[in-house]
Amino acid sequence: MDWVLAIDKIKMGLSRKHLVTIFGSCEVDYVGRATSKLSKGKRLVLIKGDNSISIHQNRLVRPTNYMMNTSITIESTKQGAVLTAKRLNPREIITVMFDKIDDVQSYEMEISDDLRLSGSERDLNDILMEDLSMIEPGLKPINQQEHFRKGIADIIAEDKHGHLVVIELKRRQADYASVTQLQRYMQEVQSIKNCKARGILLAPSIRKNALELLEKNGLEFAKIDFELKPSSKEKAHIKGLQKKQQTLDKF
Amino acid sequence: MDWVLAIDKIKMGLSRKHLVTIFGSCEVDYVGRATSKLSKGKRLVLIKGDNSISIHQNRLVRPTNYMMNTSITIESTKQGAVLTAKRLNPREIITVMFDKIDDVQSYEMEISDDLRLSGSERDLNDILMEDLSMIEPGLKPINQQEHFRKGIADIIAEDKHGHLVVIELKRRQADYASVTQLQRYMQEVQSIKNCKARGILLAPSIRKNALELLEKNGLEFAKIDFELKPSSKEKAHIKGLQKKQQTLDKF
DNA sequence: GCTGGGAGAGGCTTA
DNA sequence: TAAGCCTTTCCCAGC
Repeated sequence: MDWVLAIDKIKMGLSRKHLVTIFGSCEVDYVGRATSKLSKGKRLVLIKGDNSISIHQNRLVRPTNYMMNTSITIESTKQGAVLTAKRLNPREIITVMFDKIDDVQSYEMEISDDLRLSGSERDLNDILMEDLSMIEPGLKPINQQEHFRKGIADIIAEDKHGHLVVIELKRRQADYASVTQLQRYMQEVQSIKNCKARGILLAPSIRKNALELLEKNGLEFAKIDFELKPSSKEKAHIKGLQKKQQTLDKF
Repeated sequence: MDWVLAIDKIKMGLSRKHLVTIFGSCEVDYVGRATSKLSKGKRLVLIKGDNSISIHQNRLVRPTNYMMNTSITIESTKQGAVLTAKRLNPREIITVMFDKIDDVQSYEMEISDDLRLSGSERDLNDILMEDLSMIEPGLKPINQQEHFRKGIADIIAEDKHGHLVVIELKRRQADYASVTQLQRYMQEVQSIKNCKARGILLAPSIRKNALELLEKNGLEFAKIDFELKPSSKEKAHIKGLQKKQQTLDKF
């Protein structure tokens, strides 16, 4: 592809906030929060209307290099063309040195967020808030996303004996970090409210070692099964709950 | 663009393991680890030679939907064309319903990975293993990446008094998780070797609350400064180290 | 608007 | 295959 034509088309796309794709042979340097160097090869460069850029090889979802909120320039050089994406704070720079540009496309698109309706952790949280009795009869929600000094507890509830229950919800397999997270909230709740509290980790599964740690700390695990509805108008549906440990009536 | 032509071009690209881009108007459904639905809009679909797919809007580096290791099919329908990407384990499916395809490109590219990143934690770890005296005079490395039942300690060393030192290295700001990670290793080391040990968290900075927790547990923080070399042939260079807390000669 | 704390999600690596 | 963990993150609250 002709250099002048290619560069013109890119500049035009940038100024119009189009989504621009550039396919060609290039080297890529990155200096910033880390550094990287990509030797010469064929790549796809994607530039979006919000001035984000990503450089793709022919494998993996994630780009090899990327940057948000950049200011992008492109100019011709002796060898071909060089595209530069810079930002300050943190200071970083991507340099793409093209020795050949095979193709440039410029697509007009809205720069708006796609509306995405989903069955995320937030959804599950909302559903659970409406009815905690699935976890355990008599369990009543008190607060959701309660901010403590050391983090945000997913759900605070009260059991039938009037004891505080801290619930940490995970959409995927719970691990060490999940357990220690819950522990931190427990400590803070207990010191603030000055009373003992129960802690429940709610997740589809838990790693064996994490479960050991959990139980050693007197916390409980409850398995949550939910099915996802293809139609996003409905929220996810929670299929069932199963306590690994029976409720400890130890108060 | 003509439907037959578009679909043919896509199928051809897929069979040849090209990087394929499709620009058009579509709805997107995703069911799997979460669910989501995108209403009709213009999008760019990226399919790579390793059967990964991502769907992009005109902002943000991250795609709105994506999947790895998929099996992809495309076929014409009454309304236009539908592209399906499926995988098992975890079972998930993306359905892209096109009502218009504006453009299809198919680029031949190697399916190789050639990014060299410098300044990774692995790099720093290697450099430190060669000389721990920067952290503290007389500190001698014993082992690197030592596997315990509950995790992998970055560096095990011995101080001038012959006491075991567990070092956890972070290339970015240390947080709660970093501290609890170190704590776990400490507990295990001490129970295995049946002796008291010191623990040092080594990072460019640490969050205030995390530092509190660290100190409350009798662990130490040391600040590490490193500079990144633009050329990835060289490793990152460690500029300096500074103990926040003086060495506790408490043994 | 910027900043900093907190939490999530993909992908690599080793057992 | 599973567990552990790292990362050029992202969001949200607070200033």
